[in-house]
Amino acid sequence: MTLNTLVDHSNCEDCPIRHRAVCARCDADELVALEEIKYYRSFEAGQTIIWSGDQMNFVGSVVSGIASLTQTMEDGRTQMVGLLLPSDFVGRPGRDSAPYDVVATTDLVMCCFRKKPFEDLMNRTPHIAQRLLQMTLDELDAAREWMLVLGRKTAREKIASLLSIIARRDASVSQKGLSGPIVFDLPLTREAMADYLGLTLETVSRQISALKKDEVILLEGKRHVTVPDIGRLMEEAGDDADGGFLV
Amino acid sequence: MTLNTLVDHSNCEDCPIRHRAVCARCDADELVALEEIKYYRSFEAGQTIIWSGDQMNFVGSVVSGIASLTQTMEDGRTQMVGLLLPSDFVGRPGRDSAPYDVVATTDLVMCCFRKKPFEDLMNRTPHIAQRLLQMTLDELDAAREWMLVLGRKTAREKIASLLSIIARRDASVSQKGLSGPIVFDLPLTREAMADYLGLTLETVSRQISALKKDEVILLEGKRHVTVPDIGRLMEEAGDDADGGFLV
DNA sequence: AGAAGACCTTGACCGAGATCAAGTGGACGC
DNA sequence: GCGTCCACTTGATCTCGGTCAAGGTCTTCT
Repeated sequence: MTLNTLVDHSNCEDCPIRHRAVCARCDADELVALEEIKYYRSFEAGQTIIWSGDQMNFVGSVVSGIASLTQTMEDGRTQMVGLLLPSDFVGRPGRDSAPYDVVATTDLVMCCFRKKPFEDLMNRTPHIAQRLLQMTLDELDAAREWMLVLGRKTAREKIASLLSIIARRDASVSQKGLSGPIVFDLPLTREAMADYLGLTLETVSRQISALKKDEVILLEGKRHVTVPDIGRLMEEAGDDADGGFLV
Repeated sequence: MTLNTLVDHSNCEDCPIRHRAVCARCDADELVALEEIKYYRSFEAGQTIIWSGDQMNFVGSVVSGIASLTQTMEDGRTQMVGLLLPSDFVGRPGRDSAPYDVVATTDLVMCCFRKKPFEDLMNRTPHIAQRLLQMTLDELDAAREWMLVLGRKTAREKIASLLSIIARRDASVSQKGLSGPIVFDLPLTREAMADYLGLTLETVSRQISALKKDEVILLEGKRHVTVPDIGRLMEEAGDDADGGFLV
């Protein structure tokens, strides 16, 4: 079932990421130009979308699903360096080999553009370049936020940080607000979480069990999480309930 | 001596960072426009340039010296999330409060622009926006490279990574190439290195002593470093002498 | 239904790096 | 010349998280 999931959102106006993706600021004309060069691709969970070092001949936006950016050392140690959610941009205008692996964490649909035509269009369309700059600056903030997590937080705080980010994003998507309990499914395996947090999967498992025992979270099965009090979770994360980033 | 170090590079053409900073792609006309709104500011080592959370009313480029971006948790744990070298850009068009402290690590000169006029100029001048996008993407790569260091490397590898980055940058500035020995002065205290690497200053000290004992580096005093073989150092860093990033 | 294979949990032990503490060496002011 | 301060070094000990190992649970395939 490699390609049979192909969706045809041929109409950008109805696109679920219309107002958040790289095209967010485009007007009707610009959208038409993008529409002419776009195409959709689907990937299965686990599939590698781009290999580190490869020639990248396309760029694009995540429409649905989750992808991860991963760096690997020769001896196999790996670190996830980014989590791509719907509307996030993949690829890099002006560079042609990829600096890290891009892997589909769940089944995934992307809205792609061949690189050259996209670059040309971007040079003619300030709205695209502006939006891309904005998105890149946001990603840079998120990456730096994550450096604090990796460099200075304890294992428990790391787990709480990750859960809190996912919980808040979910609350923002489902428009539920942060007052009541938040319920969601973990989109990552324990191993993927470990790779993201700079931990081992055993430590991830232990800390999740500990947070559950302390009733900071409730677990149903291995993936279904309820956060009764997001403030409490954020305290555990070491982010004193101020802000941080709503991805 | 707060302001008496004021330099007057009133002429952009002679500016040492002319070809690397945000203005790199500007033509003569655009340079004139920038020249009209720019001004220089000097900072002493240790001085905080921008406090996290503050209103930022200017942006600018580092002309000389080194600054660091730092995040701090309520209990005092701190993590450096960026190192700003000459030509690097400070500030964020389109956002008005700073997400982290910016501190002068050494004496520092910046070429500043008030934020509003700069944003206006940027909207009229694609060359500036393009260059800024490029620089931001490079910073994002560097941040992600650093996430691998923070998340997965041992203390020894972390130190070697930092030394290797500084050594290679120095070699590239002084045009010496990577074949012979590289000599430089550490621009950071042991504590600043610890904050950058997610370690304690004691561990930094111990690992530097260890690298010295193993003759990966030579030390004269506490700051003056000679790297006899950069390849060896990069092996110690876990970056098998391929590439990584030349900042 | 039973086997196989992901994915996850839990336990026992160990070690890298943190923490606590004492000491060194050079720069600077008096 | 001498005390003081700061950056750094070195040692002793402790602890968090890694490593190794055994089992559990759920899904899928036969």
